[in-house]
Amino acid sequence: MKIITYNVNGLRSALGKGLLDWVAEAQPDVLCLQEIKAGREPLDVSGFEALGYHAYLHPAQKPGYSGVATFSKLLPKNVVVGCGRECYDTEGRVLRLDFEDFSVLNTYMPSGTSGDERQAFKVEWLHFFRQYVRELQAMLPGLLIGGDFNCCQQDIDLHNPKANQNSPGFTPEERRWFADFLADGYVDAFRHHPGAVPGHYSWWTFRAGARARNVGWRLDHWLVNAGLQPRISSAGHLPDVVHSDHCPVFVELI
Amino acid sequence: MKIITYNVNGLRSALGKGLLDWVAEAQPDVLCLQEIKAGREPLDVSGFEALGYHAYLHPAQKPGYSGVATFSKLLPKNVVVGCGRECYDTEGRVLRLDFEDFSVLNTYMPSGTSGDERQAFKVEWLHFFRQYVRELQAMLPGLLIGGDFNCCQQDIDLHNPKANQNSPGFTPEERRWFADFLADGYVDAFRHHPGAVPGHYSWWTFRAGARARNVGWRLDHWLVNAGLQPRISSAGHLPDVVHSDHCPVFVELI
DNA sequence: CCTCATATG
DNA sequence: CATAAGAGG
Repeated sequence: MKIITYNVNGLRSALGKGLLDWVAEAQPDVLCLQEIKAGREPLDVSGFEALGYHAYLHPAQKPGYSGVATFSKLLPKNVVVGCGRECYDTEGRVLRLDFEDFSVLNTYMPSGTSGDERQAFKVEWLHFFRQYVRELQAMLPGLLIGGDFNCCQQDIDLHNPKANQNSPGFTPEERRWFADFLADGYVDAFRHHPGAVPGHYSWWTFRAGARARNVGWRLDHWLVNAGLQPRISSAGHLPDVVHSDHCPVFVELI
Repeated sequence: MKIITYNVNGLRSALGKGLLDWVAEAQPDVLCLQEIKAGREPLDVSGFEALGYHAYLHPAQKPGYSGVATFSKLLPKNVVVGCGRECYDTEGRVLRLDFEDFSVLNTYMPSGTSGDERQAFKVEWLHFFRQYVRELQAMLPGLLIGGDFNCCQQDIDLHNPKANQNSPGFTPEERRWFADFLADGYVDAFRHHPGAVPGHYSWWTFRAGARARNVGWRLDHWLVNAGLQPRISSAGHLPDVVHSDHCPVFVELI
């Protein structure tokens, strides 16, 4: 069972760059996309359906902004769109699919790079999300949380930790949040396997050839609740897949 | 003496498509551009200066909108930016260069295609402009008015006159205005020479391959005051020059 | 350095 | 069907 998260930086743009050809080849069982940037018209998901996927969308209210989508080969037994808090749900940030013995929570966490106000909004979200997941976890047999977290925890998670001590995504507050979140009973699938390998990132700025020089950040994650940990057979990045400034990040379950 | 008017639909875009190479080859003595669409930063005119032109700009206040520019090999003895009426001058629509024995008035007339309000604004402009030119004409030895008039007069001036009886640019009101303007003592240089030849247009919509099928309108003109008429040696369009949805329109004076 | 929406043509 | 600004990243 292969489950992939991918911030596509505009689904229409990614489709134009051959996203569906890659999906057909990669054959994920569940595919979680972020930043679909749906417009006023509903997105065309017929290409995914033709590949055998059920499609679930949670666009933002604002056209061209944010939004998540999950595509699944298996029919989920339940789908939950949004988290029930309006200030987040208008931005299309969470979408949950419940299967028989686990759930996949697709999430696009706010970015703080556009200023203090959005960084504050992001930190509020992080605390909300942690509490929200604590409540979910009590109700669900197993939980995989995948998406663009817009933050990371350790020096090894970004190319230049020294220069980014106070950058949004790597502030002490966010790093502590990440550790606390894991302490609630989650493993970071990539650090579980392959482990503490440096130079594995999931996002690179478009500027200055950062991706070619692998000057990146590991912002996209699979956090898997401890009970499911024995079922993780592999996890990794697909940095050669290029439809976006992010790359796909996968986890495989037995 | 070759004088050219050209709606470039964004000067930066046109420069990117090789406008300067064409200027270097065409060697106009005076070049009137419309829809320069200047941004917040001043436009870079060094390429024109390197070709020996004096540069005069009248951008709109709103970034990326409207605006005219005139480039001249001869140093004008006087330059007048705008027409003195604020509602037009904020939109960068007129720029006059006075030479020894004639003046070149570069003008970008409003478009009415975006709705009734702008069509009404355009008609007000047309009446203002006619009166404005009457006053100028009394003060100037000779006058060439060139630019994107966003209107035309006769059935021969557009590919589909029947279907456009009430389209902005060919309303009865605008056609009458054009006839009245000429009656004030101007010749339409293109109708003076080559004359009543059909299928010569200066603008084609970007849609549906209109230019390839020559489904166009003659919206760009040189109107020359009657006293200068004997000096017109030729006039014409350059439809093979493609940096814009318009083509350059020239007049040559002896 | 990208994508997207919007204004304007 | 284009250009360009602007928001957001």
